[in-house]
Amino acid sequence: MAVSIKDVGRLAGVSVSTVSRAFNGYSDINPVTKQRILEAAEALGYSPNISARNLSSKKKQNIGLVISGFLQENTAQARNDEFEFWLMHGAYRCARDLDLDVAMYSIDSEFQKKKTYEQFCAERNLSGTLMFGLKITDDYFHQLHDAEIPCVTVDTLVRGRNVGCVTIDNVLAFQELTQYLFDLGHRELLLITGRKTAAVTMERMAGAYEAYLANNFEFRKENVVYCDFREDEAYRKTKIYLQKKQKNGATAFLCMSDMMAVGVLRAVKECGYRVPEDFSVVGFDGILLTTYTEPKLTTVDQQIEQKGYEGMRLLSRILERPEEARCLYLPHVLKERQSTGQKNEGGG
Amino acid sequence: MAVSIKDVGRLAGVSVSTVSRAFNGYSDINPVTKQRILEAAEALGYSPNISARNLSSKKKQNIGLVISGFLQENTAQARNDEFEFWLMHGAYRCARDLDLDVAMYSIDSEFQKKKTYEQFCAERNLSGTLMFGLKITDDYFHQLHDAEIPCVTVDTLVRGRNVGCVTIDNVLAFQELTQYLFDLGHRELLLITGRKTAAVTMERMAGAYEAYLANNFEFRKENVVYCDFREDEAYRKTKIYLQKKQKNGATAFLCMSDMMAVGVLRAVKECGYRVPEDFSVVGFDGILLTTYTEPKLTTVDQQIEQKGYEGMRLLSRILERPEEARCLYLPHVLKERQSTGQKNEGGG
DNA sequence: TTGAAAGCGCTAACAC
DNA sequence: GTGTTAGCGCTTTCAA
Repeated sequence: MAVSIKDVGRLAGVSVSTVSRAFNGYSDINPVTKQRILEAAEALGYSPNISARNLSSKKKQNIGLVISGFLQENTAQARNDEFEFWLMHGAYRCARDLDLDVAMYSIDSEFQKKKTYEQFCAERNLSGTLMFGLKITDDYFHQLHDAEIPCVTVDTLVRGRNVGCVTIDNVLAFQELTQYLFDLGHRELLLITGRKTAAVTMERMAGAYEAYLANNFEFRKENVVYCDFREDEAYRKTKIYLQKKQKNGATAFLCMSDMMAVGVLRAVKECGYRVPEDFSVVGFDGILLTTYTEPKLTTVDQQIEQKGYEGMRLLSRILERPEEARCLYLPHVLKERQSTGQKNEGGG
Repeated sequence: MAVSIKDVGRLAGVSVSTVSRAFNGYSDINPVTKQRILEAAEALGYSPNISARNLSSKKKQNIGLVISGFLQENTAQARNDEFEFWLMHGAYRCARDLDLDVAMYSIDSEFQKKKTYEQFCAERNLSGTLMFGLKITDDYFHQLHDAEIPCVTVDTLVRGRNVGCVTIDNVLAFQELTQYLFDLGHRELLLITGRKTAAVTMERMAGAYEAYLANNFEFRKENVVYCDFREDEAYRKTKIYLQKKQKNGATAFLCMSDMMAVGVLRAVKECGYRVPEDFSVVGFDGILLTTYTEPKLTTVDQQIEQKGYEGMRLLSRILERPEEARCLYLPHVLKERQSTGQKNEGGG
């Protein structure tokens, strides 16, 4: 049993309540007594028991940074790890600026079946959460709707009294990206999608569709390749596509993530084609890796770190005043680099 | 005030202790009663108060994943982010396999001056920690020595009753890497180091030195460039070096991190030289990025994810039996790729 | 300015 | 099998 408030009181010759006062910044205490208590505590190596404190007065604000699906795929090639990393980074940076105590937890879909969102929070004494990677098929997606404990979701739109969201306008961003390829003269695009259960996948799909509509081009189903945000899958499917169609199919690859664009790049090169001379490739996210590929990838920069930061900031506001709950649409930036070019006449 | 054990007891028509029994998997309880209690709890939306539980019986094991210096540099180019990411990944994966509850915290050197290690743990109810990124100049580095709460450090060797370490044999690994360059015929190497306060920097330096010694080559101080693990700094200093020495200096760049090797690669290319024809470049870590550079980087793979996993596993063993505290040296693998080649006769 | 005492919600003896 | 009760360490009235 560690040293408690009682021990400190005994050594300082005061009662427990006086010790408590000394430790909680109350003014109605003799500075001399306070000093004596602090010294006694120091000597004993005392530090307050957080459980006891929480039990008798639930003041402390604990914030949970909850990542859903962190361990989903465990091979390096498979993941868009940078994305999650910078989200965390932004969130922790904001927490430091605002002096909030945040703890990160990894949960998966299976875990969500065992514990409800509120139970999860209660057990960890969380007063609010910032949630990444929540899928629309996840249990918490539905539970959040009428949860008491505030939550801010990143990239998953959830309605709810105490829920806020930060995201970008995926529809608009993807429409712009598609239009960018059209403007370069490309008419047949191969759309490489993310996981179907991801909300962003559907939104970006809608954006592409709108661009087709606005240009009176035909959106053909056979030009959609369903993937999973993964590099290797995009690589594999692109290779199959190229071996079959060669230069008689799409002239540009429109990817819903940078990692997939990297996979496409790899496939195109391995098939003996050049980017952007033979094919254009665009990604989405704006991860660092896109500046190290050859050629450098054209992409939409989501400013991921900022997203994490703003998510945490929004949460802290909601924690203070629940009516602050809202959806924040952050800006995105098209980064035009070297993987895109005017459609080659020789191309299909 | 949320619903408590009392409310459940009242609704189920039993006493609080019976409810407690029902929730803690005791056998001496009537299955029928138990069922009734569980239903009452369900109806009331009850979930146990973790603080109260911790207060009356300190069973729950909470593990902290503590990252020191997570927010140190906040520009994307600057960081070796992948390294931290995969360490986290491995740690959380192990936690899932072992059914441990882990929470990640970000602390920096400044924070360590405000709270001692034991205070930090006490306030968060941590029974053990896995610590990344601890510098030898950090306060916790010293406090760990005689801390009561077990800790496993990654890549920082700390002696202490309740402290374990996981790392690789940095001296040996770097000696091998240096020898590999010697074997290719390189005689003059430029050593690009990490941050001086990082323990690994000194260890790898020693490894390089041993290789020089074993070959009876002269280790010259002017062939050491002190950097900070950062891509941009390595890039900058390499560029300066090349502009001055051109091909009359080192023929190979020996980097203490992959990110720096990537920066060197960029500098070499920008100066109009080819890798590996004009210069060889090697990195260290084995991050994913090294397989996407052109040419692919030769490096020492630390198997970072595994390191995180083993760190967590060691911690869980120490938590059960403190005498398990030890230092684990994990294997490393030299990945020979395309950024290294036989020393060109034309080279300096 | 300080102390006494009543809880906060739960667990774990100990009775029955 | 179940109830009674004494804490766990702390905060917070209420008195003094």
